[in-house]
Amino acid sequence: MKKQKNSKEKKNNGFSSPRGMRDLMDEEYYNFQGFFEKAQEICSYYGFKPIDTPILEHKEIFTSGIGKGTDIVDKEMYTLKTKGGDYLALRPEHTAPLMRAYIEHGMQTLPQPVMFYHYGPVFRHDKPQRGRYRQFWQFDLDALGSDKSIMDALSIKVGMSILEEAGAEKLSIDINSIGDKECRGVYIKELTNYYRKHISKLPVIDRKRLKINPLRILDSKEEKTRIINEQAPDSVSFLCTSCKKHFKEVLEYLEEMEINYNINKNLVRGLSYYTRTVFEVYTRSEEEDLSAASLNTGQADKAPVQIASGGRYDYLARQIGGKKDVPAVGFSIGVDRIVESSWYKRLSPRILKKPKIYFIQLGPEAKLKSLSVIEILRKAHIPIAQSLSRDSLSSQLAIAEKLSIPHVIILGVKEALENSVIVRDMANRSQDTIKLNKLLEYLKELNK
RNA sequence: GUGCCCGUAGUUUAAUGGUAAAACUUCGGCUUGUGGAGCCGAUAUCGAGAGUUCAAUUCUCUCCGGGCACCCCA
Repeated sequence: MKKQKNSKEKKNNGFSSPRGMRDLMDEEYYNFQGFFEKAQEICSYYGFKPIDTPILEHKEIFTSGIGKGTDIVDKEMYTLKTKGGDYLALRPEHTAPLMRAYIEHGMQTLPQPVMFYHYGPVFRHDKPQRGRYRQFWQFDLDALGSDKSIMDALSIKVGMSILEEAGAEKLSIDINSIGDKECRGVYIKELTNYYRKHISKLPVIDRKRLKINPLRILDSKEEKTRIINEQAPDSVSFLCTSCKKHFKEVLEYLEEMEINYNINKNLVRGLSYYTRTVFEVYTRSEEEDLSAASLNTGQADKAPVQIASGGRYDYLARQIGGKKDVPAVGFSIGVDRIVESSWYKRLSPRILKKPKIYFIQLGPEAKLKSLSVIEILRKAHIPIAQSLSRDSLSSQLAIAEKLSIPHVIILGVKEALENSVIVRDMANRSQDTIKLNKLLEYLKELNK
């Protein structure tokens, strides 16, 4: 262990980002930022409020919240010991920290439900692939403090709207209900019994799962298990009266909102805090699938990409140490997978303004004054582009041309001395000399 | 975590058992008060380390990183 660590440091000289973690910049950064702005706008409209929690939490928040027996906790969590001796973990998801914040700040006393949106990097020590990173971004929206089915529906609706606004096509949502403490226990017992009967045919992995988390056997990819699963008892038929009603209502809301869903009886989710409603959202892009398929195996479609998921987690509060249960439901979106998709709309952040003026300076006297002239334009909210490091007029004009900016301002030595600038129309190559104190007025006219 | 493929300038690619070629980009120089210009020049410890060899970027191994399929998930 120690040996490896040393050789690692030596070998890459520390000159690369850690595996599965990358630098976001320029276009890609804006793609993320644009998405977050749009998602926030939609959430705000529906009454969700912002919250930002620490990237590190006490480890127990996750071990007891998400639960042992889940891959996230058992294999994928980044943990560390502080100098004070506490065990912290980089958050592998947003839900448990959000619930911790709710309890810590006594939000039970606020009008319920309390609705939050929450986004930022999360960390899982998984083997990286495209669309799967060790540091990735999730956008979550959650309604805490209500067990009403309309909150499930609202969360799903808002989440789906965000995905649609981002350009997602062919969305499909798989949904299921795994019951509450009344019926879930009965169901798990029944399911366990069923698997015990067939234990001789179960693969080793699934025998292990039977001990730790039998629900997970349901979405096993093992061929043998799949066959056994066909006859397995399904959670929906074990739902108690209130859970049945709740699930039925959720589905009614979805129908009313014309959200296509597919009831997937094997859908149980990898996190053990879920109760009642669970769902996963998939999308596929046929172009990507076709090209990738023909290049590699020549086989048909790749698996559809899961871009969002969530569900209800009515008992999470108590699992992480709350005194009372807090019924809650949430929807979480994998932002990296959206931003990388061919269908992504490349939502542009609001701070990015398309420049209508290109600023050119010529000669040392002009360069000296250029920053103050630009500051005048900035304060007047006129977006410009410039390349102050350039000296030659033609190269600056060339850049303006390249960026297809309609007008340029030229500040030469002569103009600098006379407190004026030249405004040139790139389309017809006409230009006017304008006094600096008249400049804003002149530009205003131009934009009419 | 398992299996397979991959790794040459910032990018895309080339060649080779004798320390690497080109295009584009970038930067610098010359020229240049008016439209993507031109010319000159610079930039690679061939992902890292070890081994085989007189000699390795080229062969072998390990590691690092990327991709694909599992696992799992967003």
